[in-house]
Amino acid sequence: MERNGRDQELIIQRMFELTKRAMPKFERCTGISQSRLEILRELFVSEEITQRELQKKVNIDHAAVTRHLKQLEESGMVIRRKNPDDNRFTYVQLTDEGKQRVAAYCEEKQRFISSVLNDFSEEEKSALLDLLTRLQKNIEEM
Amino acid sequence: MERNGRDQELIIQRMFELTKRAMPKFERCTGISQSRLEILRELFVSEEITQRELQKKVNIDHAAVTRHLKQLEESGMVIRRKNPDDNRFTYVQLTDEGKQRVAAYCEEKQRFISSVLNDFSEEEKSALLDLLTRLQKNIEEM
DNA sequence: GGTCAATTATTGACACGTCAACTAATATAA
DNA sequence: TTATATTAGTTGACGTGTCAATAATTGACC
Repeated sequence: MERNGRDQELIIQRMFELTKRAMPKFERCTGISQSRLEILRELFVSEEITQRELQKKVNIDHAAVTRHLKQLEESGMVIRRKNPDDNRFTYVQLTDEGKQRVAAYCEEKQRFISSVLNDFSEEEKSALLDLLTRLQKNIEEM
Repeated sequence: MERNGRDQELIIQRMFELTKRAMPKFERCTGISQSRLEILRELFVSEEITQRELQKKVNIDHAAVTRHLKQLEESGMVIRRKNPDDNRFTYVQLTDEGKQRVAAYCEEKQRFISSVLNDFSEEEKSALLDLLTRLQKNIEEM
C-alpha cells in the first residue's frame, strides 16, 4: 500500500518533470512557444475565427490570447477586424505570410516529435495515447 | 505515414494539455504550487542542504530557487545560513513548523494523485510509468 | 602575495500564465 | 424606452520560469 502510493506519485512527478523539460527544448528546436504555435495552428485550420472561439479551442486564458494576438499582429502574421454586425466580436485570421510560417513551424514540430518517439512501436504509442487520454478525463472530472 | 505523424503529435499534445490543466487543479487542491512543494519535499528528506544541491535536485533555475526560498524564509518555513567554511554556499533547512506543513501538503498531494489514478490497474500504472520514463530519457538526450 | 578563473547566489529583463477589474457593445425585461 | 444583465475583449497585478549580468568568495598558478 505504501509502495503503491509512492509509485503513483512517481508517475505524476515524472509527467510534470517531463513536460517541464520538454517545453524549453521544443521552443528552441522550433523557434516558437508551444502555446503560440497552438494558436497559430488553430487559425490555420479555422480560416477566420472569433477570439472567443479561439480561446476556447486552445484553452488559454482570454488575457493571454489577447496578448499573443497583439504581438502576432505586430509581427505581420495575423490580421484582426471587428464583426460589423456585432462590434463585441473580433475576427482573426492569418496573413499569407503567416500561413507559410505556420506550415514551417509545424514541420519543425513534427520533426521534434518524431525524434522524441523514435524508438516507440505503434502498439506502445497507442497504449500511451490511451493511458494519457484516460488520465486527462480523470483530471477534467475533478 | 501521414496518419502516423498525426497520432504522434496527439500524444505530445495531450501530455502538454494534460499537464497544463492538472497544474492549477493540483494547486487549488493542495494549496501550494507543484514546484514549491518539490523544493519543500527535497528539504524534508535532505535535512540540511546547499541551495546549489537543491537546485540540481528539483531542476529549476537558480533564480527561481532563490526567490522561492526567500519567500519561504519570510513565511517562516525555512531558515538559511552561510557555510562558515565557504561563504559562497548557503545551507537551507526546514523549521519545525515547516516540517509539519510539508507533511500536510504531501498528504494532500497523495489524495490528489490517488483520485486521478483511481481507475488504473497496477499493470496499467506500471506500463504508464515505463513509457513516461522512456519518453523522458529521449527528451533528455536531445 | 597578486592576478585570473571557477563557483554560488542574487538581481534584472523578459515571456507566459492566471485572476480580477474594467470598457464597450448588445440583449433582455420592466 | 430605459435599466439591468450578459458577453467580448483589454488591461493591471501578480506568480513563476528562463537567460544574462553582476557581486562575493574561493582556488590555482605565477
